[in-house]
Amino acid sequence: MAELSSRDRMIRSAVELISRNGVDATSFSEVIKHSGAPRGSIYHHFPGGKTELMVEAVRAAGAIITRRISSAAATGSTADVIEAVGDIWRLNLTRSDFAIGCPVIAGGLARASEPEVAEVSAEVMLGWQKLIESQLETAGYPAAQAKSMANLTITSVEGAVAVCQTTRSIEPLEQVIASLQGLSRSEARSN
Amino acid sequence: MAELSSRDRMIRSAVELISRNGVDATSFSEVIKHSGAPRGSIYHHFPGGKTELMVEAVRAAGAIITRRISSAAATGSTADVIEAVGDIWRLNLTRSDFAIGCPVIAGGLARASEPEVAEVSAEVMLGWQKLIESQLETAGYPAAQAKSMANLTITSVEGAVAVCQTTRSIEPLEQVIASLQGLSRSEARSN
DNA sequence: GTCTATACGAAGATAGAC
DNA sequence: GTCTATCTTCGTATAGAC
Repeated sequence: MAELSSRDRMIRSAVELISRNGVDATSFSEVIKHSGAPRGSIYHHFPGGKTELMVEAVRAAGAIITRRISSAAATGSTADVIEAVGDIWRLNLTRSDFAIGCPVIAGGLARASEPEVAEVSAEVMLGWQKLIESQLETAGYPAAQAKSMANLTITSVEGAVAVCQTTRSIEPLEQVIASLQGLSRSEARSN
Repeated sequence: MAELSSRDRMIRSAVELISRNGVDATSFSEVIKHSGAPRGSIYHHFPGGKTELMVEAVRAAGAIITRRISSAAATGSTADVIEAVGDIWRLNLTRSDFAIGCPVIAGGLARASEPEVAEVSAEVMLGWQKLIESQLETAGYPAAQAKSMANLTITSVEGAVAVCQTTRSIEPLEQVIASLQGLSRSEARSN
């Protein structure tokens, strides 16, 4: 197991802090403290300043989730994809006492102060949409239904994560996963 | 039409700024500038400081939305409730070039820095859940389905608003509204 | 109710030594 | 690659005059 570079440790910490507190509320000082990286090398590693660090963090976080969805889509059924996204957020929420949310949405909501970060979030999300859409089409959904179901999956799960954080309950997510599972079964039957 | 008091103008501006930039990124100075309210009276009107202003803003914003849902639920069908929440966010998103999101979710996501505000957001959301649940039960849904469908409505719409802001497209919301409408029709048939 | 002045801390960013 | 020092701006909050 190779040691992570200072740069990578900073990105990793930024991902966690963004997931917890959002982009605007994540400062260099906190990233330094959390990562244990040296103060003096911030602008050496990230000449673009905070924006560059945040962009890298959202890109890295998005890639991890994309990979999870992708491997579930490759080997499994629609139910496996839904279960995979459910697992990601169930774990993050319960392990963090509902403090950790989706860093990609956090990036998207920071458009006013960090438009470049929001743009990365948009790209990542469109990637998720296409990925799930393809899986559904492979599973036999007509194009229009695949699009609609992929959209409902992404929006309801993202919304559920935020509602879980707000109400400090895992129920909204569990119910959404159950609804999506049920829906995927009945839509599969009707085609 | 009575003039709004300084206090009310500050709350009204805070609602808009929270909806655009989130709780953490909304400062007193911006609220003052936006509302035109006098600088010197902030702590006269809000002895509890920023926290008190934010609490009042989320409470006020939540009440407005609750009223809209409530009147749609009282006079109409399930389809009307879904259409009502769709109308609220379609208008806010398109009129603001996707800058305005849900202030109640914004409050909920600020739990780390403003726990009292998040608590108000949680109460407001539980109110929405109960409200929509009751409407669905009145429309003939069994309790479990009503709960599940109300949850899917809230989470998917909240998620759609955030995804629309991120991708700068109204499509995610339109698709969600269409999905929910379709779902309410088919579930109504199956009961 | 509203004003000014002020205290204090934290933020992002840059310069220059090592 | 990493350090310290410093600049500037902005945030919340308080005190005391009017």
